Amino acid sequence: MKLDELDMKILNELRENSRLSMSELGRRVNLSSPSVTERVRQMESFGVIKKYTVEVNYEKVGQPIQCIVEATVKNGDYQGFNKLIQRFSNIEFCYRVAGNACFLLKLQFNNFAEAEEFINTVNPIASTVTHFIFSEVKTNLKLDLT
Amino acid sequence: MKLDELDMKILNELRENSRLSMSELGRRVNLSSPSVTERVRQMESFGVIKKYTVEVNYEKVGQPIQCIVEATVKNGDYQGFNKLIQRFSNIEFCYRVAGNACFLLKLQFNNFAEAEEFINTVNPIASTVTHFIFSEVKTNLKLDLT
DNA sequence: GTTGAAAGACACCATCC
DNA sequence: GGATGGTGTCTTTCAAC
Repeated sequence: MKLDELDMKILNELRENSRLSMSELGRRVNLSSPSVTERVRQMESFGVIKKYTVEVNYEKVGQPIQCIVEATVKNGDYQGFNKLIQRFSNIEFCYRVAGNACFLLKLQFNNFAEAEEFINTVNPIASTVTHFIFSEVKTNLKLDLT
Repeated sequence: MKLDELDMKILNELRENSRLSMSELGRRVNLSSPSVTERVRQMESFGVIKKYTVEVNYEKVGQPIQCIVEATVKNGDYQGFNKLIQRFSNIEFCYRVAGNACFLLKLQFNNFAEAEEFINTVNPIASTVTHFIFSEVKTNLKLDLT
């Protein structure tokens, strides 16, 4: 699927507010509502749009402890690591990466005890470096056509 | 603001699909639509809900190069670093963290040349460790009441 | 927090450019 | 590819409870 500038505009609008109606979305990108609808449907079915979701303030939701963990799997037991982390529901992301570490994860916890518990659970399989998050410096993001 | 189990249910539903109508949302959590609407409005105004947004597949959008960068600022010039990264629009997040590094950032690029350019721009102010992302292992996330 | 009613907006379709 | 107009449905919003 080839995206044009209009698709990018649509994505940027939806990224700012995914609850826009198709007609309002059309107004913002100067397109009729049937046209926007079709473009959006296309991007959904091609997987360009993965999910409509919500950004939550974890502190206000009772999970004030956030951290990013570098995990280096021992003895190349990637399967075991994969399996292990599946049971946690407080993982925002887990990426397989190049570099010293094998995986980078972001997690939320209700308190430090929970964080410790997680690390203890993982450590038999992977060594970890934990970066607790102090604050969010920047999060904006715009898509451009190259 | 004190959240109860119903609020959590609502958040989890919206996190899975932020485009649900209030009436449909009400159906799913067994609440009338006026009640859901009020709860959602509350969570919006208290900042529990930060933003309704969309998850995009960066590869399909023409930004196949993703990485997480650890940045360690030289000479404690945090202001300079902050200012520097503001001009980039391809930063998904930037956290101030504890640990060896000062900041952790996630970025998207159209190609390696752009990634190199970013690193070159940052290096006078901060040393960096770059982890290119191979794949996304896990991303689900549910909120629970403690 | 619920129900019910009224107004409005929306999505959808067919048609046409 | 995109726009327009009409129709039916769903939603929102308000009132009263």
